[in-house]
Amino acid sequence: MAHARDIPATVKDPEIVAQRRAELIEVATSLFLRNGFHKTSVREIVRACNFNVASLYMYVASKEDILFLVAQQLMTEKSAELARARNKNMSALDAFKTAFRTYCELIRRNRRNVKLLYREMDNLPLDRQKVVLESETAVHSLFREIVETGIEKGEMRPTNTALLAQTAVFMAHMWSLKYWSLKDVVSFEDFVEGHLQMLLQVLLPAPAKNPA
Amino acid sequence: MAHARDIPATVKDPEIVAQRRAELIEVATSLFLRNGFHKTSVREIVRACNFNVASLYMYVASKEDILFLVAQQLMTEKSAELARARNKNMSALDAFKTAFRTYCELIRRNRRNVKLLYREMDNLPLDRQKVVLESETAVHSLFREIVETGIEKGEMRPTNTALLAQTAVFMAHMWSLKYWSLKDVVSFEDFVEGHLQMLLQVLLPAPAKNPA
Amino acid sequence: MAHARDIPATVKDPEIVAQRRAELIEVATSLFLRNGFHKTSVREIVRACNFNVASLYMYVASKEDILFLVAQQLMTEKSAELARARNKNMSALDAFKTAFRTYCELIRRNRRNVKLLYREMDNLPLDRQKVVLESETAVHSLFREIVETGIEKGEMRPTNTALLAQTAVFMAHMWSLKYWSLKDVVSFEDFVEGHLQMLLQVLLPAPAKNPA
Amino acid sequence: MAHARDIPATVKDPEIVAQRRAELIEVATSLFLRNGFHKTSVREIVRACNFNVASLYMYVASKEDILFLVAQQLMTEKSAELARARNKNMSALDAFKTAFRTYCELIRRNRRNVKLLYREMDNLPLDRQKVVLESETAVHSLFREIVETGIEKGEMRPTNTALLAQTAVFMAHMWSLKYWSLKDVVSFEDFVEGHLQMLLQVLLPAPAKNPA
DNA sequence: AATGAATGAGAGTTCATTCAT
DNA sequence: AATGAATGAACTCTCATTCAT
Repeated sequence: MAHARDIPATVKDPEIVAQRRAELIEVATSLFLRNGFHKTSVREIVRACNFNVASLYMYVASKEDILFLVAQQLMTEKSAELARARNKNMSALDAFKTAFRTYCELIRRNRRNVKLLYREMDNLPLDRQKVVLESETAVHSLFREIVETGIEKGEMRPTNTALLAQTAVFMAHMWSLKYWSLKDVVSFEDFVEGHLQMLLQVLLPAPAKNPA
Repeated sequence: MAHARDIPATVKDPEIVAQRRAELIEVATSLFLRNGFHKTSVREIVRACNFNVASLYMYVASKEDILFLVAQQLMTEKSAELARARNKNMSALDAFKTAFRTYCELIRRNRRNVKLLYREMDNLPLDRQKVVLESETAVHSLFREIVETGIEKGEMRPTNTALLAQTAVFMAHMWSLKYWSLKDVVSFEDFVEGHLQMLLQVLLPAPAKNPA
Repeated sequence: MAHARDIPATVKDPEIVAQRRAELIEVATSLFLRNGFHKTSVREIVRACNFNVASLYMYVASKEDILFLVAQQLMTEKSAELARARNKNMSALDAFKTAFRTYCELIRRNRRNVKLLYREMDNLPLDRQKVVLESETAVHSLFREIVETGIEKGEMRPTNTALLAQTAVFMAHMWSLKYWSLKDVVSFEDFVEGHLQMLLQVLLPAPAKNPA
Repeated sequence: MAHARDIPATVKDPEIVAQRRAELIEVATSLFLRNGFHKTSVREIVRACNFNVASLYMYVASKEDILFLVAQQLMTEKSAELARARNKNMSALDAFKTAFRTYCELIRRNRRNVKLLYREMDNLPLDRQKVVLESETAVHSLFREIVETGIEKGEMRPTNTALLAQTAVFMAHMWSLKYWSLKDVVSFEDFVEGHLQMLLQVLLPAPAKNPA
C-alpha cells in the first residue's frame, strides 16, 4: 500500500514534514468540502495555514498533491478504524453484521468526506487514483474474508464473494451519495438494517424447506 | 419538470437554437467526460464547434449553463427511454424485473455519462441541481409505482417502497461508479441478475413455510 | 456651422433618417446620462429603440456617431432657445441681464445634459469636438455682441469682451458642474443674481467719482 | 481625509508598495490623459511599467483603483501645495490675492490633470468620488477662512463666503476647462488679474462715495 | 429598408507556480 | 527552512461591427 511519504518533499526533517502536512490536510479538506477542488485556490489554502505559498511547495509539488494527501488521509483513516472493529472470535455471521454496521456508521460520520472522494478523485492521475482505491480494496477484502470464512465453515451459502463485498461497501456509500433523498424516506438505523437484511438473504443458507 | 428551454437565448429562431445547442451538448459532453468541467475551457468547447466564442454566448449565458444543458440532456434521455420500456400488461413482478433490467442496460450504455453527473453536478447552483434531480425522481417513481401496485395486488410483500425504489436505482448506478473493480469480478449479466435477486427477496412473499 | 446631416446615412429617404435619428438621440441621451458613454453598449441603445442593431448602422456609422448626434442636439437646442429670448429693443444692460438669467435658467433645466457634454465630449475626435463647440461659440457671440453694443453706446465700460462673454457662459455652467456643493450653500436665484452682480461690476461705468 | 493607503495591497513592504504605485500613477495618469480611462486597457498600463499584469493586481484590486490612486494623487498634491503657500502674516486682502494667484498658477501647471478629473471622476463609485472631493473642500475652506477673517476684521464686505470660495476655485478651473478658447483671447496673467478683480469687487468695501 | 445571426478582437482578472533572498 | 514578491498563461465573457438574406 502506498503512503503519503510517496510524495517527495524538499524538506528533510520528517517531523516537520508530517506536522506541516497534517495542518495542510486539515485545512484543505475543509476547503475542498466547502468549495470543491477547483474552486479552492492554493492561496486560499495557505491563507488558513501557518506557512506561506512558497513553503507549501516545499512539502508538496503541486496542487494536485494536496488532493492526493487529502484523499489518502480520508481513506486510510476510514479503513483503519474499520479494521480495528474486527473481532476474530465472532461467528462469520455476526462478524459480517458487525462489520457492515460499523462501516455504515463510519460512512454516516464521514458522509461529506465520502462524497468529496467520489467527486474529486478523477482530478488525480490514474496511477494515484489506483493508490487511493487500494484502501477501498482493503475494505473489500475485510468483508470478503469474513464471507469466505463463513462459506468454508458452512455458515453461509456460496456466492460471488468479491461481488458481495463490493456491493456491501457500495450500499453503505449510498447513505453519503444519496443522503438528501434518503433522509426523507428512512431513518439511518432502518436504512442499515434494511440493507443488511438484503445482504444476509444472499448469504444465509436457504431455510430448510419442508424438512418434514 | 424543467426543460433546456428554460435557459434564455439571444437567438430567436428556436430551430437554430435547438440545432446549435445539440452540437454544443455533444461536444461539451465528450470534453467534460474526458477532462472534467473545470479543466475544459469555453474556448476548447467552441474550437470543436462550428461557431465561435461570441456565438456560443448567444445560446447560453455562462459556462455553467452548458453543464446544465448537458446534465438535462443526459437525464431526460435516460428517463424517457426507461418510461418507454414500461408495459402495463405485465404482472407487477415481471414489470419490476423488466424495469430493473432495462434500467441497468441503460446505465451500462451510459456508463460514463452517469459518472459525469455524479462528479460534476455539484458545480451547478442548488436550484439547478434540484431541477436535474427531478428526472431521477421520475425514475424512482416508476419503480415505486410498480412495487406499490404489486403490494396492493398481494403479489409483493409490504415494504418501504420509497427506499426500495431508490435502492434499486442506486444499485444500477453501481455498474457506472464501480465499473473498474466490478468488471474483474462479475459479468454484466450476473451483476444485474444478482442484484435483481437481492431486491426480489425483499419483495417476494415469504415462501409458505411448512404448510403441512 | 455643421449639422447632423454631416453624418452619412445608408438610407436615402431623409424623413426616415430624421425620424430614426430622433428616436436614437432620445434613447441614447438618457442612457449616456445614466451610465456614461463607454458603459452604454450599442445593444443597450438598440434594445430601447424600435429597430435593431443592423438597422442602427444604416443611420450612423459608429457608436461615436451617436455621441456626436447627441452632443449636436443638446448644443443646438440650447443655443437656439437662448437666441429666441433675445430682444433687440432693450438697453444693452437689460439685454445682458436678460441673456444671463435666461442662459442660467437654461442650464438649470439642462443641468445633467451640460455635465454629460463636459464629461463625454473628449470621446469625439478633435474635428468633431470643434463642430460641437461652435454652438457654444454662438452663445459666446451673443453675449459679446450685447456687450460690444453697450460699450459703443457708452452704456458699458470697455473691457475684454471675448473674455467676459466666455466667463459669463462658464459661470452659468457652474450650476451644472458644481450642483452638489452649490445647492447646500446658495439658492439658484441668489446664485444667478450674485454672479450677475460680479459681471455687472466689470461692465458698469465706475460710479462718477466726486463729480465736482 | 482618506489616503491612497486605504487601497489594500497584497504586498506587505510599504516602501515597495509606494514605489510601485508611484510608477503606476505616473504611467496611468499620462495614459488616461491621452486616451481616457475606458480607452486605456490594463495591459497598456503595465506595458509601460516595470512589472506585469499579475503584479499590478498585487498593488491594486481593480482597474478602478488605479483611477482612484491617480485622482487622489492629483488632488492632494494640488491642495498641499496651495496650503504651503499660505502666509499668516498678510492682511486678509493680500492673503486672498496670493491664494487666488497661487491656485491659478497651480491649475495652469496642472491644466490637463484638472480636466482629467472633471472628465473621469464619474467612473468612480460615489463614496470614492466623495473622498476625492474632500481635497477640493479643503481648498474651498482655505479661501473661505481668509474671507471670513477679512470680514471679521472689517477689511472685507460681508458676503456668502461659501459661495464665494467655490466661485473663486471654479473660476481658476476655467483656465483648464476652457483653455483652447481662452488662450486666443487672453493671456494667463490677464485672465488671473481680471477674475481677481471681479472677486475683489465683491469683497472690497464700497468705495467711500462722494467723500466731499 | 430591414433584420437575425455571426464574429474577431480584446476586455479585466486570477491562477498555480517559482525566483531571489 | 522560510518567505515576500513576481510572473506567464489562461480564464470567462462582452464588445462594436458586419454579413447573408
